[in-house]
Amino acid sequence: MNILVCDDDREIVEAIRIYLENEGYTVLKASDGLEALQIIESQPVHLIIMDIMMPHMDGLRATIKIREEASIPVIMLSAKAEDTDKIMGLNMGADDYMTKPFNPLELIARVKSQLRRYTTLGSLEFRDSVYQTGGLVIDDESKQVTVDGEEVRLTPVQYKILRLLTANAGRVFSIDQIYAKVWQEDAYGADNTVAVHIRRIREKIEINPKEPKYLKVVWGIGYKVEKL
Amino acid sequence: MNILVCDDDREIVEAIRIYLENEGYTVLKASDGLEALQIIESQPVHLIIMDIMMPHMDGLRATIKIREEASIPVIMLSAKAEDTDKIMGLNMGADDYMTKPFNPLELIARVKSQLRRYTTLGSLEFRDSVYQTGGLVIDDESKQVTVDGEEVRLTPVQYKILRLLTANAGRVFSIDQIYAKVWQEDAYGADNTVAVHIRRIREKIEINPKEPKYLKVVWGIGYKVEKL
DNA sequence: CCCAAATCTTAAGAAATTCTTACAGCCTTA
DNA sequence: TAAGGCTGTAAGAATTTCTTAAGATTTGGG
Repeated sequence: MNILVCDDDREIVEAIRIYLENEGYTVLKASDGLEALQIIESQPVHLIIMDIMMPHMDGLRATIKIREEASIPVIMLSAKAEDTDKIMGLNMGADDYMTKPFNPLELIARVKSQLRRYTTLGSLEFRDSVYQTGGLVIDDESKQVTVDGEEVRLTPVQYKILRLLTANAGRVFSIDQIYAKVWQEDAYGADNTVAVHIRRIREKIEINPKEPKYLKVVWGIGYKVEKL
Repeated sequence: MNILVCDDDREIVEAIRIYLENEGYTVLKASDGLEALQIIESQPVHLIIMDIMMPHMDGLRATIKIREEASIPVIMLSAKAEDTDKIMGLNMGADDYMTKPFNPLELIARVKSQLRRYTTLGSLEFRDSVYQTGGLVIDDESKQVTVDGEEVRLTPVQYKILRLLTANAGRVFSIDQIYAKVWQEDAYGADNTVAVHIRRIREKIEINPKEPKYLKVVWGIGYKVEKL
């Protein structure tokens, strides 16, 4: 389990690191929100402990960004004890918060609580580097996709969509959700943009695109990759 | 959204009720753990706020019981502020805790935070989970319905109706209620739209639609899915 | 056993969603 | 600069689902 600790105060980061590593977690460090985002994109992170007040990009805004891209549980740290701060953090997507100074045992308890919840519910996160369902295999490190051992060349957008669906095989994603996850949550395109990409992916990975084996549509709801 | 507030102090329950109802939640009340369990078994509860110290069955033991039977988020209330208590509560399955006295705004924030975890994007009526009664299983994540292990393909409306009835198995819903919940409309004319959908669902999930095993009619009242 | 009210059944047209194809703009690469 | 591939958009086709209506059937009370 990788836990990202994000705080500009190195002493606090170090203290937290010791407690977490004592419990067997792997600790990654970041000193501001931008750095945190970079780390999240480059390696699997299962939980984030984040300070609200930081230079460059503050913790709240970083949390929002993180929420847009992956649902990783976030525990916020706050130097202030004011309720308004707490509530803001929770409403903006944090799962829990603590005020500094905090009790180390309490920190551990909260981390465990969040991780238990997270593993129970299943995640949108890309925890492994290889995803598989039936004969469909996606190696996220080499960005290689194979169907029944045969390599398939996908374009970047196609790859992102298929990875999202395969990494969460069995789960249905609405067109809106796919759009939000694959593109930046900016403006909306034409309603059938995603449909066209789905069609193109099917042409490449399905034997018969009209009777898809992997990439299925759930009428009125969205698309999913079958869990095989 | 139904929230169960469980505390032996009636004043506190009443105070919490006011705050929650202000936010549009429906509040159910219980004065001890046993009562809480009874309520959970008799009607849908989406979140529980529970005091640790109570007569008959204390909050911690009640939480454990609840966790064994259903995964409903639990926010614990504690009169003591000691860390040991907090940690015990979290480790025993509570999702969050607060110490009395608490700030009402903080309570609301925590309630929302917990509910967000469990709700799907579409409707706020349901947690993202699996509903089952007898051989009928509905996986809300993959939107997959199976009867005796065999997959059944339902249309969006059919799925919504069956999910409503199965998620609240044993409870009878009038045609008006079904219409209101599924279509989100108050008005309901003199047509038999719901009846037609019921018929279609029966054709798919029942061996003999004329003698339904799951989807039964309660004459003059409405429909229900049998609790098996 | 009959009647009134409620539910069931069937089918067909209407409506909604997804699929398919084609094309133009853009970026990358040679 | 030209070629080739990627992406987003549009429009119509194809498919699936929803609603409505009318008649048949079932239920419970008298």
